[in-house]
Amino acid sequence: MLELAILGLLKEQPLHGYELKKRLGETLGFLWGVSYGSLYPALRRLERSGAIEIVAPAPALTAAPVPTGSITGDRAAARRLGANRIGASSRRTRKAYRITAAGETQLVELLLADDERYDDEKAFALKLAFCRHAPADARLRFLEERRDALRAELERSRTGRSGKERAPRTNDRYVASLLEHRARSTARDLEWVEELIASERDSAEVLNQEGATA
Amino acid sequence: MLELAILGLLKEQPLHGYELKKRLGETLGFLWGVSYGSLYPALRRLERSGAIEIVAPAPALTAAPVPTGSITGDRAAARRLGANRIGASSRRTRKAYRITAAGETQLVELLLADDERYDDEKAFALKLAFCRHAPADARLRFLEERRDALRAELERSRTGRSGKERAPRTNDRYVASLLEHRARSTARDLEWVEELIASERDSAEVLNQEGATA
DNA sequence: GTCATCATGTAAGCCGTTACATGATTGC
DNA sequence: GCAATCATGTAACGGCTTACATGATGAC
Repeated sequence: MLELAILGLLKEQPLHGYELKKRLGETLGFLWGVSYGSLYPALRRLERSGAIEIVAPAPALTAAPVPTGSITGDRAAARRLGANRIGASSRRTRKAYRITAAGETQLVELLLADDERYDDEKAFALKLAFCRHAPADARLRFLEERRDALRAELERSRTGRSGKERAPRTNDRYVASLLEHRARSTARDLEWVEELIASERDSAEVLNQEGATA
Repeated sequence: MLELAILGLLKEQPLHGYELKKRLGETLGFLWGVSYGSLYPALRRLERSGAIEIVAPAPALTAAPVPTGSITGDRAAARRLGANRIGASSRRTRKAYRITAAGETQLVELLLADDERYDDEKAFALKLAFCRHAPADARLRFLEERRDALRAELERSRTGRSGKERAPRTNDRYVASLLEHRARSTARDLEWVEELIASERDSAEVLNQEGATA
């Protein structure tokens, strides 16, 4: 999940770890709070696996004092880069990362993978926040899978648990209220996802028409 | 959280690990799926801390072939107990646990503790499922705390993030939809909790009147 | 006597956390 | 020169998971 978030943010623009954490905090803050202790190791893992790569610190400045195609260098390299102060950009110890082609492939895979082992709802929210980076058909499938999962869950909440057991066999009013509230929530989540799917299909149609007339 | 669930179930009746896992699965299955790998160590921890204790396997049978006040014995003891087949109850290797007075105290503490480090919503659901075991005033405070947290969250979702930043600064329609849906969900959660609080106050009133007339 | 189920446990691993350590840059 | 912030990292731990190992009991 962390890797998905990282790749999603890097898809938009190269960033270094510190900045990445800030963005994660401000745009996904309502469902995410990454710490350096997991962020930096994750960045290293992604770099080793080839999903991201280090770039020269100042991506916007086209002054390009040193083109620096691929720095595989470690900290020492970064320091050296800082030592000769040619570029207008400051901050020399930081390492900016850029997503690679392999990384973009992995991003789409992560969007479609159903993890288990991770909270369903959070995972969906996180993926949704980055699904614009996936091709339209993958996005549609992603939404439909969520819809199906919600339908199944709703069905389960109606018939009692897991097919075999009838009714949760509790007479506690708190549990009863909780169950009821959850069922309503699930129903609303389902409606929402169905709306997302509908508007997704509308967009697809528009694109198809454009393609046909072109 | 696991410990809360264990104590909550044991508050109703003594159970052994295997059965405990089944109950956890069938009554809390919609938000919980404990594995043996965490359950048994948790039971041992709780036993060592004195929150629960081992009891003779057959609690309902009053035949009482061996009164067995406090078995602190380990597996060997359990086996010996099985070796002399006096009792009508089968299944001799299993260890049934019962909650102690200290454990009941801890249960209430866990219901009121706000953990951080754990998903808010799940934690609340889990606590709600067992809050009937807490005294009425603690229960009310617990609900009010949740209400306040939801109010704060709703406020945050209206004014943009964390006070300082204005608006999540994203123009993506998926993120926008997500934000909107979450805000609606939070509002509904809040209404729900407020209803729970109201009905809690009603119950309290009834009790007070009964007390007054008595 | 063997198979399904009941029952308890250990080991390794995952995915994150907090706390700690270190250093560069900037503003004053 | 000193503090605040920017920036990167490591170590230890937490709480859970899966996979594995073991064995008793009951049904057939």
